[in-house]
Amino acid sequence: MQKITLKTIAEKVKVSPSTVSRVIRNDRTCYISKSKKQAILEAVRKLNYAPNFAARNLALGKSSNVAFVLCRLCHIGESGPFTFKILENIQETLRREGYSLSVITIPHDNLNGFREICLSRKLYDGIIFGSGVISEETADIIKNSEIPKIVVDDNSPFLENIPRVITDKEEGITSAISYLKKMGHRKIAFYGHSTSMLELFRKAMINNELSFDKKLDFRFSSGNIYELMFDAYVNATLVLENLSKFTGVFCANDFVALGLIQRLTEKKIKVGSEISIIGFDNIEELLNVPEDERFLTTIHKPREKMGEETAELLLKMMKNGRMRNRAKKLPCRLIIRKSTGYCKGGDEK
Amino acid sequence: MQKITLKTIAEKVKVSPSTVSRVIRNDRTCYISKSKKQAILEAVRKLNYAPNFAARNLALGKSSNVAFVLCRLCHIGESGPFTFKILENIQETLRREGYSLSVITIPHDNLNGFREICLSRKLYDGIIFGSGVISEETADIIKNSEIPKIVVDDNSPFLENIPRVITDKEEGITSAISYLKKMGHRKIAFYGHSTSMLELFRKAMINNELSFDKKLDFRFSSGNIYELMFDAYVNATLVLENLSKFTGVFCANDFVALGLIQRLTEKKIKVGSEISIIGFDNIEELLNVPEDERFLTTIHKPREKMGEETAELLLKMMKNGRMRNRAKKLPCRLIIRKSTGYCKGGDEK
DNA sequence: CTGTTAGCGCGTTCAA
DNA sequence: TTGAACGCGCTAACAG
Repeated sequence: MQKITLKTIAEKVKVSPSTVSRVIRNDRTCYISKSKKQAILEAVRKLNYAPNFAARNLALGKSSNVAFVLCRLCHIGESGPFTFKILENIQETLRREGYSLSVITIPHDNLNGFREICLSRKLYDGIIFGSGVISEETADIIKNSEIPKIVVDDNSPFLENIPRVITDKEEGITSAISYLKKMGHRKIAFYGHSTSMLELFRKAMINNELSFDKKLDFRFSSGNIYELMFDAYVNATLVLENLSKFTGVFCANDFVALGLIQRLTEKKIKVGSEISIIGFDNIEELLNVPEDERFLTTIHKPREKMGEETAELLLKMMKNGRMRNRAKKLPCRLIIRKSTGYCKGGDEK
Repeated sequence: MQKITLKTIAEKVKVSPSTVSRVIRNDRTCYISKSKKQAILEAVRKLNYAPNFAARNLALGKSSNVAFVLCRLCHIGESGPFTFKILENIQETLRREGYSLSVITIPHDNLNGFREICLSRKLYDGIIFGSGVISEETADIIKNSEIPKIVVDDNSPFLENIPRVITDKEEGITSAISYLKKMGHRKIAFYGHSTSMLELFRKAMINNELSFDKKLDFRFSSGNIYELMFDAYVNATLVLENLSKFTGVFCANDFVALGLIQRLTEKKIKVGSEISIIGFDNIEELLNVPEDERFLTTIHKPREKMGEETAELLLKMMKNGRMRNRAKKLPCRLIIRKSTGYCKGGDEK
């Protein structure tokens, strides 16, 4: 089978390869006569021509390839649909600009390999770092590389000085607490497993001038995300035993909230009226629960937007060779559903 | 910053670029004098040289890129650590041969795009199809493409005639049932959500000349893998209410088994002595549970091996242009842990 | 054992 | 508005 190249098209239409190239690339700097342009596009379609990317990249001196780096591939599985929503949008945004995305891992037992493969070689035009625990040593390698890079949805201390796209969780949680306060709630408990979320909750309570009673915080340790909902269900006794002490519960994430709600419902406690529950992540949307069946009031993290922003910032950096923004913080959005309502036995405002 | 190319090295060592190329590629067809080889490798190291892949690919007429295709990226998240174990091994095997792997999705709203991007263009040298639901239309596109391709861990009816690497689940389950039978169990229930697993269980019972009592099968519908363990815990009443009817339970997968065990343990039923439970997937290993803490007797699916085999078969096909094996079926392995034991009140053998 | 040479297919001058 | 010519960096065939 004969290879279809620019030359093939050129010969067929009786123009030069460069003219064909200009048409293919939609080159704005020089105008091509309508008739030739039509003929070329026609031939391209007919012969099913597609450019050779290796040749194009060689000529342009780039790889048209971007790396998405994680510590372990499994990590992406553990964070479930979260990371994927971001990844999908990064991929799509890059694709539109002719870049492909490779998901790779940091080989913890071979940091030199990582250095060579990802950073010094021209295998990738840019690198995106996903969330995950990275060592200080790895971070040093990353920082010292010349390649355009960006961090998404992560707050590793070691990657501090690299441009990043993150969300304003504190503001999101503060608005959630503010909403509960407006609904008459004063005593709000934290239920979950994450110390970082607990800290954000504490700040949000302070931001709302509500007292943060440590006695209302429940924690448990969970090995992985798969067991989270389950753990929340099992540990719900912690909530049940203290029901008189609060009217609202802020859960570290939606899985935790769903597990808790299940247990409360079994105990005939009406979530939404007798007690208000807020989660974090808008997991019902990610899990494709039909819109009218979604129940949980939650804080939506703009993952699509994060993906797009990340890709766009990186594209700019790859074009200009300089970083634009130190950190782009995207707002979270409170989504009010049926798991919250007016506080019946609560304090007045 | 000056670009380091073959030529740079060649000039520095005072040899020709092709000699350098031969050393870099470790070309077995021609021997290079020790002294020159040493000098070249030394210079490569010092100047931190790395080959330009675009140039290499252009010269070789290939992309050195393989696609791993899924319907949606989220799918990989939903199947959790399962697919990743395979993916990691595919990636590693391909990497050793100089190929990189791109994880891509089938854009369900743009099949022509899929056709063009993945199949007719030379963007990928080969394609690996992961598990997931694909339409007949998509399958047709795939079948009609010239590109070397392989299916892994999937049994879509539409991709029937494409080479594949799968596991022999039936044989695995049969050996599990056989083991239970040897331990004195005669009445074994199926607990789970998957009709395909139920069918395999049925066959395995028949293979072991055990009667398959439909009354012992429990099912529930689950939206996604995250809720599976939880669902299994909640639905365990189905098992509890019928305890007298069986001595062993085969669970559709390990998450289901773990949820069930949790509930049984709460009810003071001793798993392993009073009742035997077998799962499927060896999830405790995937979740990095320490070896001595693993409890569940399960059927191990050789994911590492599947990844390697898949990559190796594809590499062969890319080299020879022909498919070698229609279907490679890898054996599963029964792993006996503490959740199973002798049947105390069971029939004699 | 090693160097010379001729492409791989495309983008981009520079002329016309 | 278009074409000719060169080069991107590498591999492979051929010649020594």
